[in-house]
Amino acid sequence: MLKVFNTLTRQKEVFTPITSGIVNMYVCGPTVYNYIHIGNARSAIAFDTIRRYFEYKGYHVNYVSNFTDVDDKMIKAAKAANTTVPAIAEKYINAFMEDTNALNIEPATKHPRATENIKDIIAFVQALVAKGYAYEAEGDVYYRARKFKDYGKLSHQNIDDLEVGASQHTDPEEVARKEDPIDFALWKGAKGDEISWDSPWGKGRPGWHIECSVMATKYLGNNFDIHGGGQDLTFPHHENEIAQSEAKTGEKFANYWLHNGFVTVGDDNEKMSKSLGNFVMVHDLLKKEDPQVLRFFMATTQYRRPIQYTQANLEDANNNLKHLQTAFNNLHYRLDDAEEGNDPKTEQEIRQIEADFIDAMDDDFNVQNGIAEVYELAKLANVYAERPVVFKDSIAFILKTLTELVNIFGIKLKAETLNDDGVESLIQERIDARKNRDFARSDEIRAQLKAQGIILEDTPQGTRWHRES
RNA sequence: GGCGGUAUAGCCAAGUGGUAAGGCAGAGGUCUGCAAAACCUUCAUCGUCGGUUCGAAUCCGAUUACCGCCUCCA
Repeated sequence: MLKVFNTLTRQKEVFTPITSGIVNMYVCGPTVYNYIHIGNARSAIAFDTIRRYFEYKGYHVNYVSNFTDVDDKMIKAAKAANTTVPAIAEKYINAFMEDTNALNIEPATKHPRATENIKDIIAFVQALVAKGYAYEAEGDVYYRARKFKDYGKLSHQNIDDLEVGASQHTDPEEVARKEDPIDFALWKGAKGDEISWDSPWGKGRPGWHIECSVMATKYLGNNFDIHGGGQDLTFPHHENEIAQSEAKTGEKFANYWLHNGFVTVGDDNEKMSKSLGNFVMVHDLLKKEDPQVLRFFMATTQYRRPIQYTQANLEDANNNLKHLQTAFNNLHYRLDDAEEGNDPKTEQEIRQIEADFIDAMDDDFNVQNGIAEVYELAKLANVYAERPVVFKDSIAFILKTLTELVNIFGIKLKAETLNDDGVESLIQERIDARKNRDFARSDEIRAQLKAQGIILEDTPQGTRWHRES
C-alpha cells in the first residue's frame, strides 16, 4: 500500500486516488524570467520521480505543471533586457524544456501558462468577488483571507500569529490598499504601460496565486489527487490556492499536498535562492557535468529531505551510477555465450528484490531504501555474470528489472555499442602477444589504448573494452 | 514573536522500543602474468544532559547547534 506524507495532516496517509487507476497531479512550475536553478530542477526531478513510480505501479498520471509567465519579476526582466514579457517567457520556457529534457524529466501532460488563461482567471476572480471573498481597491482585487474560515490549515498557521512583513518583501503601498495586511492580491492594476489585460477592474494582470487555482481546477477538476511544490510554497502560495479554490468551488481542492525539500549550497548549508545570489543554474552546470549524474544525485535523495549540493556528493553519485552501469555491462556481455533457458532460483531472488524495492518506495517514496535494493540487484547481476554457465532468459530478466527500476529514477542504462576496427585489431594483437607471454607488448598496447580513453578488461570469456567515463 | 525541519562513521544516508540497512572513500583478501571489473572481509553506539523501561538512535523532559517559512522563492 502506497503511503504519502500529506502536509495537510502532517502524516503519512494511504494514497487512494479519486478515480481508481488514475492520478491527477498538479505541480507548481517556475516563473520563467531566467534559467532554472538546481532548486527548480530538484523539484521537477522529485515530482518526475514520483510520477514515474506511479506509472511503474500501473497508474495513468495526468501531470499538470504551470509556467508563471507574467508577474513583477517577468516585467523587471523584460525591462532589463530591453524586450517584452512574452519574449522573455518564450526564451526561458524553451530553456526550461531543454534543461529538463537533458535531465530526463518527462514533459508534463499539460504545461499551461498564466497568460493563456486570463479569461478563466478573470471569471474566477469575479466569482470570488460575487461571493464576498474578494474586493476591489484602486484597480487591484484582494482576497479577504479572514473570511475563509480554514485559512492556515495547510501551513498550520494561526492568522493572528503571523508577523506581517517578517519576510521583508512586502510592498507598503500595497498593504495600505488592503482591508487587512493578510489579504493577498488576486488581480493587480497595471502601472504605466506595463503588460496588461482588460478586466472589470480596469487594465491589469493576475496575482501570483490565482493562476494555479484556475489552471489546476480547469485541467484536473475542482477536486484532484495531488498538489506538489517546493516547501517554501506551502505558505503563502499553497495556502492561498486552497483559500481561493475552496471558497469558489465549495469543494475540497487537492487531497494530498506534497512538498519537496530544498537544495542547499556551500559549506554554510544556506538555502539557495535567486535573491541570495548563490544559485547554480542548471544551464551552466550541464556544460560541465553529466546530466545523468545530476539526475541520479537528486533523484536518489528522498523528496522531502534537503539536498546538499557539493562537488563531493556529486562525485559520490557519479561513482554509484558507474557501478550500476558496470553491472549492466558485465551481465550484458554474457549474452554472447549464454545458454538457452533460465534459472528459476535466480529469478526468484530478483522478484524478491523487486518486492522489497516496492515496499521501500511505497513508504512515501523512500528512495534511499529503494536504491539500496537496486544495489542489491546490481550485486546479483555481477555475481551471476561471473558464473561459468549462464542462461539467456535469466540475464534478460535481470537486465529488464534493473532497467525498469533505474528508469524510475530517470536513469537509462544502455549497452554500449562499440565499433572501432583500429581498437579491435590492437586487441587482437594483444591477445596474440599474451598467448606468447609477451607481456611487455601486451601492456604496451593496453597503455596505448588507455591513453585514448579505452579501458581493457581480461575476463574468462575474453577481452572486453569500454570507454573511460 | 508564531510555525516547521534537521542533528547517526571521513562523506552521503536507512532505521520510530529489542540491541546500528545500503552506498562512496579507506584497509585487508580472492581472482588476474600484471591490471581492470567483480566478489569477500573490515570500519560507528546514534548532538548534549536527565528520565521511563528488563531493554532506547528510537518514548518523555530539558538543552545546544544549524536550516527554513510568516506574501520574491522549488
